[in-house]
Amino acid sequence: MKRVTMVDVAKSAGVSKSTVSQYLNKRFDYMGEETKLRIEQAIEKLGYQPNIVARSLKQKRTSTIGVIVANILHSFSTQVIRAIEDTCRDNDFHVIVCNADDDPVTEEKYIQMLLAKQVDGMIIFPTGGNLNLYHSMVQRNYSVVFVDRIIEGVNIDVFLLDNENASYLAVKHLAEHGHSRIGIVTPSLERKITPRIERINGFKLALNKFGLPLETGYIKSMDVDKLHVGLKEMFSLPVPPTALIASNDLSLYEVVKFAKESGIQIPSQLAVVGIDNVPFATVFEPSLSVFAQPAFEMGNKAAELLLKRIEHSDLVIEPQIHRFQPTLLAGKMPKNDNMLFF
Amino acid sequence: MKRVTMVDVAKSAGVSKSTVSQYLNKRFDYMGEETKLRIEQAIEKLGYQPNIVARSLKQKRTSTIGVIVANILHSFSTQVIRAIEDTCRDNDFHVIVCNADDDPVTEEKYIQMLLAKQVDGMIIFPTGGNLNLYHSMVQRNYSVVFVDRIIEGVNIDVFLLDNENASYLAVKHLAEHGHSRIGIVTPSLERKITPRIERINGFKLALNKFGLPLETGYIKSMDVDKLHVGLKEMFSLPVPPTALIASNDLSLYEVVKFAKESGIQIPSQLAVVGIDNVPFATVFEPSLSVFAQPAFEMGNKAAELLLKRIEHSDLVIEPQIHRFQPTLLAGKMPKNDNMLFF
DNA sequence: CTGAAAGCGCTTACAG
DNA sequence: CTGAAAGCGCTTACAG
Repeated sequence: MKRVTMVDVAKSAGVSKSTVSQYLNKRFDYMGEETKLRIEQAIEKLGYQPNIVARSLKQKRTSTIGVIVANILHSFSTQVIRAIEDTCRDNDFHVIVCNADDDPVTEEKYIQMLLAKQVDGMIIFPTGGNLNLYHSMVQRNYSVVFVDRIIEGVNIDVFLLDNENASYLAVKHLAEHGHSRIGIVTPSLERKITPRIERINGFKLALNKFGLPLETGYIKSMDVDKLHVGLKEMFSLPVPPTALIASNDLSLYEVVKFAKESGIQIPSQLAVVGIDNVPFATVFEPSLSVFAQPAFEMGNKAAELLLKRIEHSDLVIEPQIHRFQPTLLAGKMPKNDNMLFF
Repeated sequence: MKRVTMVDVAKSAGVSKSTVSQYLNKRFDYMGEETKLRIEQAIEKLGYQPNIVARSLKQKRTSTIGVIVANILHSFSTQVIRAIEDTCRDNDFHVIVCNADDDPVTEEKYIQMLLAKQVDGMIIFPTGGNLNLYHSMVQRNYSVVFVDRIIEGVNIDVFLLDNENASYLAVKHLAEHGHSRIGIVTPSLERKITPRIERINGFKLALNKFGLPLETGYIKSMDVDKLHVGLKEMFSLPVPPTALIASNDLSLYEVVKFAKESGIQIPSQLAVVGIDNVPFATVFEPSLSVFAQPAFEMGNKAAELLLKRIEHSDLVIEPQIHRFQPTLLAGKMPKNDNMLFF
């Protein structure tokens, strides 16, 4: 199966390949109607399809962007990818999706491969482990945009949740339902991942604002697969919390699993609020309240800005931090009466 | 920022670009140690990165595959993509992900774009609406593999669940828990989508096998956003079912939502079994039993076969239907005593 | 209004 | 052991 190329079309239409190229690029300014028709028919007859690889080589642009997510299995990532995909499609761009698995080495490998593939820009959920690479991209004026995580000292746009406010709203939600003993669980803070840090800070600030006590025993940050140990400790305390904030989907999962295994009823014995995108959360019992990230909006906006930077690489747009507000998806949660007992 | 090319490296190393190319492709057969070193240093010094677009044009292969899913928001799709991604990475292939949104027009557009981009092969969750295109790909001996759906008369490998058996196992599971009045809900069957058809057929066969009655009122197939109407009808019957099978994640969602809104307790008043991949399902109350598809295995196998077809396009491998068995993720489900009352 | 020519950055026989 | 040359399939000034 020999591929049909432009010369075949040119021959068949009795014109030069320059003219075919003009036709394909819709530079009709001076093209005769009859020429147009002949080319059109030749293309039709031969089933010609332009070779974008050749075009890309010549034009030095591929109309493709790369997306490197930390983990595609998070709903949030999936939704962001979906939104990016949609925006790119509307602009005739393609998307290469890569999974860094939160590993800097994998991330680096992917960035290098994407650069070698000459993608016109990238949207990255950065691991934070490749500072030199990030810097060199900035320096070369390469189009990049970050999502979800701020990397200190790297001058690149970031699209992320107003995490502190999400925590504030979560605490407020619980406080309004009569809870004063509120705990939080988050994945490990060791790697200084922005949303985790900001959510726990926001949590502390909010407790303070509401005049609620900060019990160190009510705060657990550790690798998700060890979270059940921390939860066990927390609920072995003489006075355990009556409410818990799960700082992302995986910790929420651990909380619900732990409660189920320990016979703790949600929400009657323990109120739970999650921060993250958890499909299904609101229809299940226990009704969970979830502050979701506006993933689609974030993805759209990130893609739009990236495409704008690509189109107008001359234009200087000072990178910013773009914050988004969470939305409450509330399950039903009864007022807490326990506090009457203490 | 001028990009560094092979000639720059060649000049800097004092060799010809052919030699640099040999070096990059690790054809060291006859290369002098000293030449090797000089090239290595030149690459290092200039920060040279090969341009894969140029290489692809020359080699007529891009080391990239396209994946077109029906809808990336299904967990099953996400998991399959993830598995494909992993397999491709191990083989230095890249993945372009596209969302057809179950729309044949979008699907066609994507297939054309991917072909124009010269991807070496595709993995498609086919809409079924582009028979001519599918056929032309087969005819051109282009490497394609389908997932999830069989398209009659198109000779392409398909990787999918043993859907009939999944239904059989679901019925069995319910029958063993004492249920005899079992219903099923599925998305619309209008478009003859394989898993839906097979799951409902399997359901009917299984009922028969277990000597259970087939109540037409217990079967609802309609667009997911109208399923609550069907459910209302079903539960207004004089004798409603005691158990329900949801044939995919979205219908499961509708069932749980409906039960919650109608005050029907799961699982005490209604046992529910889902067929599909629903993260979180088993830790929530109501405990749902779910027969999940081995998405990772399916994705891996599909990718492996596609890559094999790409590498050995001369080799004739007769396309097959590859079936996979579901896995039960069981929540707790009490024995049904209601049947004693009828 | 259309064509000849150069060139994008590689790879690959082939010659020496 | 290494280099000169042709070519992958396009686009784009430029000439006419």
